Amino acid sequence: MRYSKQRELVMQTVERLCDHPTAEEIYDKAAQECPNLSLGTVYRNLNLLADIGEALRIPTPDGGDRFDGRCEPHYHVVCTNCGNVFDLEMDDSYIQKINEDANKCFDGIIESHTTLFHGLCGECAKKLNENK
Amino acid sequence: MRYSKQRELVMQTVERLCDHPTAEEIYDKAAQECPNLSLGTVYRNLNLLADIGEALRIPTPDGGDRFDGRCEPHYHVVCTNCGNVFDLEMDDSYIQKINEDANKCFDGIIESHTTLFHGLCGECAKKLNENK
DNA sequence: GTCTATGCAAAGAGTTTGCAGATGT
DNA sequence: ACATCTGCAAACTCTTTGCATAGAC
Repeated sequence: MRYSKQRELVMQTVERLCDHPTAEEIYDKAAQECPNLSLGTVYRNLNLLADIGEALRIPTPDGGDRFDGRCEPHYHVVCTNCGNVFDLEMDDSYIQKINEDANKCFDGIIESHTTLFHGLCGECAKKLNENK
Repeated sequence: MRYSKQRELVMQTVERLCDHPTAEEIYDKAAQECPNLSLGTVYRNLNLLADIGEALRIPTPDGGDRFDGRCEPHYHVVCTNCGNVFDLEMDDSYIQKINEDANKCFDGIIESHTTLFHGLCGECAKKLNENK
């Protein structure tokens, strides 16, 4: 793999935006620094980074995938009210244990899992509570 | 909500196909019984059934969503080799406990979660082992 | 009779891809 | 020099939508 200014920029942008941006949001942000950047290049590099484990892809139920510069396994919560995605800090051993438990119930080999929690983020929970 | 032959058919088809079909696969199967059925109607009804909890939507990393007629919470495994999706039988209390644990780590309210395990199904694991 | 659901086809979102030219090594 | 990466635009996949008509109540 050869160095490219664009890939470097995409990587930095994913790491800098901590709110699990979509490909489009990454493109918008990165294009500010490299105006002739193209969306295709962003997609190509996001796929590349996800493949080599330098970024995490988060498939969401409504529309586009989101990306995360934190690449060690961790969980996410999607707020059913505002649609934003948040990190959920849970112990690494907890995550590992679920893989082990799952393996016991499955005829095959389980290597990993991705979990998306659904609920209300702190802010929306507060807001909805006030409006009652 | 008004009765329709098409919705009835879509519902039966999702229940009958136990291999987590895509909307297209449901359409193909159902169209055998109702030849002028349209794909748009299948999508409309799948969304409806998922909304009222009569079917489960499974977002997958590669392309289209899949659907499941079993609507109580349960987990799935996607085989990284053949791409098929399998049910994973784990205790209901286990699934509930994860929601509770997650709630302790999150500033907000977690109501549910969807988990997709990644690995090799029994058949692919066997096949790949033989080829070594 | 009224209101909802359908079929059809067109449009939409998100993503990938082919190609000619630019860039890294 | 050569291979890889880019920008651009077209194509592609999956899904939704507008509209006239058919069907449920």
